[in-house]
Amino acid sequence: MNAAQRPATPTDAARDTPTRLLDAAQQLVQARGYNAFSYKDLAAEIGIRTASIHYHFKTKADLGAALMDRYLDDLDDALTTIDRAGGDARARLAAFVDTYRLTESQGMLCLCGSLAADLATLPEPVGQRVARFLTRSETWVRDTIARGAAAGELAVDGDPSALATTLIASLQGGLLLARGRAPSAVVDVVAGIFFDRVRPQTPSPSP
Amino acid sequence: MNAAQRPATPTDAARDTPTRLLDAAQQLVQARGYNAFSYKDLAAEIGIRTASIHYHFKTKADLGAALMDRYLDDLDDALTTIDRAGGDARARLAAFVDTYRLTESQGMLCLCGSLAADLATLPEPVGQRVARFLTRSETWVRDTIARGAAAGELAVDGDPSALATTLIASLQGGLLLARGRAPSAVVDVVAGIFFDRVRPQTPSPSP
DNA sequence: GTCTATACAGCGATAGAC
DNA sequence: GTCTATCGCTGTATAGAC
Repeated sequence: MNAAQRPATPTDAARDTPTRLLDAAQQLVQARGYNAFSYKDLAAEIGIRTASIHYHFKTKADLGAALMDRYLDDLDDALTTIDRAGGDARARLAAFVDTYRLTESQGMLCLCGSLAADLATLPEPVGQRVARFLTRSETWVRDTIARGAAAGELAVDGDPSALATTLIASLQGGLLLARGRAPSAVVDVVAGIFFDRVRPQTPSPSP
Repeated sequence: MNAAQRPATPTDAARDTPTRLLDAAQQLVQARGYNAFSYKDLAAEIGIRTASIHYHFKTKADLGAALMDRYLDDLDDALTTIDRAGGDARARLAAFVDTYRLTESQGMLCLCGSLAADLATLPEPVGQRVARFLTRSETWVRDTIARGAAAGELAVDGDPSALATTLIASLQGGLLLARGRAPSAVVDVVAGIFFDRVRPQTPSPSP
């Protein structure tokens, strides 16, 4: 769900300009926030002029919406890949948590978390997509917990919906706390607390 | 730890200009972020000109540092008040969680959480104070849990330090998720999950 | 598709009158 | 302590040549 995790990354020169713009913009938003990056930064990064960017993305709002559209697609791809890998519920949840580790190690926020912080100042279409990303993540975690419990794979201690909300909140908040700490320290910690409540089901000893 | 919770709030006109500036700036940062508010917004809010603001805070970096200094003092006051109120560990932790509820109901972030999102673009003195706030909060929660356990007030399920990090992360992240939801929904949820692991100690039945 | 040139609003900040 | 006036810079965005 991050640029670095996206499959099949061609060399810089091989990617087309819109893709290179989205990659650079995503990196900048995750590192600095929506209101702290400019077309000038973007232009410097990929080696064209600011006016040329407007040819690909007419306004900054359009660029922001395209960024979130791609990020939503990346989320869907990541969740589909996890579901198809065929592990049990706990392995799927662990794979989900793993997607946050690279982001933490780079001292960045989730694109969506960064934009959520700037929500009040975002163009409306961008804000809607941010909400959609959070809902979709939360729903997937909740359903994965609930299905794992129903399938007898998971001993769940608490309400799946509340656990899902808390996991997403603690991961997003964890990235906020992580900067200036040892890499992966915070994701590890909050994931540890989460997985204490979502344990592998011990097969009941046969009587 | 928010302006609205600060004791003894005089009427608007009675507060001096630096205080009114800090109040307005804090509200703007919590609602919109550090890079999305300007001296012009501030000037409009309190009815003076932007040039006059520079008399009280020479630069925006100075204003930001003063903002965090006051916020750190407010945190210390809040924690001292909680500690002096004399409740048990669980009541103290509940009082700490409560300080996040008003912020959530206003659709805002914690001042520190908002600034943490913009960390890479902050003047260094401001960033240092943000880190200090997070460390101080986490330390207090950790120590309150550990002391509660040592005093036999609390049955703690997990490592106090990990529980403290997770509580702060889930509260900060919770505020990020909360906008556009029912007030207090997210803080309630993450606090519920937390307090499941920090339970009142049941006195052991006498044998 | 990228360029130069430019428009125009916004920003933080300063000088100096009152 | 607040004002007017102004500076230099950066922001997004557009027009039109190539």
